[in-house]
Amino acid sequence: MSSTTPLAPDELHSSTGFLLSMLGAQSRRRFTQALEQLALRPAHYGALMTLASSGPAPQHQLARSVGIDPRNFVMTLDALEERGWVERRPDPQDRRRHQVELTPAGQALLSQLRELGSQAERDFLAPLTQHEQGTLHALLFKLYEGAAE
Amino acid sequence: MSSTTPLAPDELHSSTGFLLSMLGAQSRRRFTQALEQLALRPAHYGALMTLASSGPAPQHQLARSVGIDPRNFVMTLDALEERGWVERRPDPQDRRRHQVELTPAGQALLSQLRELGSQAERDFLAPLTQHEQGTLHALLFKLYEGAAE
DNA sequence: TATTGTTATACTCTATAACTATA
DNA sequence: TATAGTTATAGAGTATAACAATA
Repeated sequence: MSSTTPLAPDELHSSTGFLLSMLGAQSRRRFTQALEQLALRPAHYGALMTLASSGPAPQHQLARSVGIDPRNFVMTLDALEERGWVERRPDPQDRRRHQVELTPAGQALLSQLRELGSQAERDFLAPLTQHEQGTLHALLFKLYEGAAE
Repeated sequence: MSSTTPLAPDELHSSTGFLLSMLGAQSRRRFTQALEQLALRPAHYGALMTLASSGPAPQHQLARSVGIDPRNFVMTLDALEERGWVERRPDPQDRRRHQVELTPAGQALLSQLRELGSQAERDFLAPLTQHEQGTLHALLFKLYEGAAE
């Protein structure tokens, strides 16, 4: 057996959890590389895209939707605010809260982000047919919603 | 809209790459917790299970199969060797190589590992039917094999 | 008393660079 | 010149603890 023999499916690779963990990391790595051209990280992308969908929102809600601990989300928002893409505004209803919203510059960035994200996703999912991609997304979404964490 | 409204499927959550990344991290976290009772980390588990499937193998091949950089795999193997579960033996054919193999103590550990792994996986995949779990695994496996990295 | 946002800190995983010994 | 293994180190992501302001 030569050293370049492809690894046969073994016990580890028959684990769905292992495959999820590997592919999740790989997907994230690829996406991180694609975002480098805009000097952004996945957390930045997530915050901007969530704001685009949900409109202005308090920090903790944004953080939850992006899947980041609110404590680790502070510096992410700092960076976006420094670059003029989001603004934190005091919430008159609850003065503890900061309503975060996209600036016009942030809005203008969205189309680039969408193009970049969808291209990275197309590349990554290329080994699957269109139909398989749809099935995969539906299953992952069901799992994501059903997982209590 | 109250603040406890579940997040509607938005642009970010309609991305398969995002879901993969989130679920991969979540799967890994859950599995890490389950392994704590044996004072093991996922990398240790991966190495032992791969050895169980493949038999003795050089370090770099093991590392690749587990999905870990060979440089970061050294300390993982050190820990397993210290605890008496694997042995590094010089390869007479190529004296640069170390053949890694399970010790009898390592063999004896396998059934516990399998039970722990399959239970964690059952819990994590519980939101899906058996049939859906099978479909998901097949799609992930195809993607895993097809991804060039 | 609980929640929102913040800072500081530590730990794990991953990545980069440089080295040795062998091939 | 390339490969197998090793060591040291730095970075990003994530987690814990403690705090101020407000509810």
